[in-house]
Amino acid sequence: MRVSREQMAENRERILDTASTMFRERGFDGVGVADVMKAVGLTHGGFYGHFSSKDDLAAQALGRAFVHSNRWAAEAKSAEPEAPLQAIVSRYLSPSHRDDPGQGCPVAALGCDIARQGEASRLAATEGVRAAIAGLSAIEPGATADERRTSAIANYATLVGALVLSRMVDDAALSDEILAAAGAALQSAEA
Amino acid sequence: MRVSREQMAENRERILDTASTMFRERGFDGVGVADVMKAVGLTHGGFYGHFSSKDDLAAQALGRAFVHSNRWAAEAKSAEPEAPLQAIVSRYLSPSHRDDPGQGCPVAALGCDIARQGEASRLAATEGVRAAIAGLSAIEPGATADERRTSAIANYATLVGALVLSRMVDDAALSDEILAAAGAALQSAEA
DNA sequence: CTCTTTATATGATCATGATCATGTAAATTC
DNA sequence: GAATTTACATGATCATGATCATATAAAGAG
Repeated sequence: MRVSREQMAENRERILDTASTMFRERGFDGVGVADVMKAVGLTHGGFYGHFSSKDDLAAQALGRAFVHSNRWAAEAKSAEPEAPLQAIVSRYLSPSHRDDPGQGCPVAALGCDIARQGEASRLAATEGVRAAIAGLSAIEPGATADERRTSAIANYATLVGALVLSRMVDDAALSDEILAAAGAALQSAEA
Repeated sequence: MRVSREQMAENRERILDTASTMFRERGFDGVGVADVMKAVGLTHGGFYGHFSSKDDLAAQALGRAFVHSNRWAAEAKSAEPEAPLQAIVSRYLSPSHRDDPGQGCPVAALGCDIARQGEASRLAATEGVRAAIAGLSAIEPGATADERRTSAIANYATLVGALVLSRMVDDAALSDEILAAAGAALQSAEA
């Protein structure tokens, strides 16, 4: 049965948001088109009216995840204007972020998979990473713009790597230790 | 047709090594049992004489990848005893490592996927990470063992994150920049 | 050298999942 | 309000891939 134009637009948004979360939780290959549609409350048949393929969905959902992620960083930043970097670091390396990949950083959740995805997804990810680096560079201490950019990239890498390691490991104590160690190193680097 | 006991043992080794490489290159879901067997020069039928399931293979292949990876680090270390950490960092962040995931660090190649794998793979990865941290701690400067362990973990995270980001991004210049920035940050931290 | 065992090959099976075909009812259009 | 679209549902299709069943020839036991 047909639905109104705005209902359709809303459905499309829901599909994107849902897919964005599900992909981060289960990986691109762990989620089927039908799974996403079902989670949205629709059936698989209507999918190709919204997207041309699963890859198309993946790329757009990934783009959305990056937008949310970078918005999240901006919010952390403005919530504590005196220590924006500390705010981002401590939220990024929090157990709640580790335990909720579906709402978290797409790089930590899907980074290795993205490297093997099609061009559209790679491009969306590239833009997302560029934006993240720019956002971090803006709040990084350092004399020159180059210095700030270099440490922004290095800190970004540390955040991503620590989150990946902490999620990978099957030992809660080690996982917590990894988050704490990366956090400590990033704090002390702000000398 | 039957083969000798040693031939069989060698086949098993080849399956493990091949799978270890292929999984790192294409991800767990990107490689089928039949693909691995074919790459070894066998057919899919014999697979279950060697392993109880694909998951079983994945866990064992992952364990093997970690062993090789940690051995690789030890070699880099002993190749340049005056600056072991620098040796590891520069090899880890080299373009050749980035461009050859099949022979490289399993965390960077499969980290996000491992977090969603079964218990056996998670355990193998946990042991591998523990060993890597221990290895890095041993060459990390720092007054106390705690300090050395903390910076080992943070540096490990930086290496992993930088490699993941550099592989993800669809822009050669940005990819190189990420490797270089992480390398620079890790060098200057050795003050 | 014969008998038994077994590592692999060949060929199912069975489930999952992407994509397409068709129908229908509700929204738009006129 | 009738005619026309069209978003979605239902139900194929078709390929892929894990796993199992059976056959066979070569290895190892006696």
